Amino acid sequence: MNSKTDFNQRCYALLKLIPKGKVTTYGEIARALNTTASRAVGSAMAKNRDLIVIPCHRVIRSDGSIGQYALGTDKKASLLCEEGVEVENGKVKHFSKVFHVFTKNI
DNA sequence: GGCGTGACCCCAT
DNA sequence: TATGGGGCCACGC
Repeated sequence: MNSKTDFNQRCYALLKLIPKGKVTTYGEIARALNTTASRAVGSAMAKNRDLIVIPCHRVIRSDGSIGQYALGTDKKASLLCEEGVEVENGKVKHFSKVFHVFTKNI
């Protein structure tokens, strides 16, 4: 049941599983999807027509950097801060602590 | 049906 | 420790 845009839907589904105050990385999502296409995940978010429905702002880079955001990195940082994630100089503090791991593989 | 792009990641220097 | 280069997959035209 691999729909053409099913890949994006899976990414969104995983994002929905992220609890408030937690974040994840593109690579982790890609691995959860059983693929190494971390870039594809970013591309999926970049197009994000479901930005309103999906909390894409909870997705950051594996380095702890916030990375990019359709509405701007500053906006993303503000959102994360509101979520309870400490952000400093465009990077997440205690990244390992707020990092959400997908135990369920798709 | 094929090419280029991208919100990245990993390795080497 | 920081910076640079290459490679990965999926999507859009």
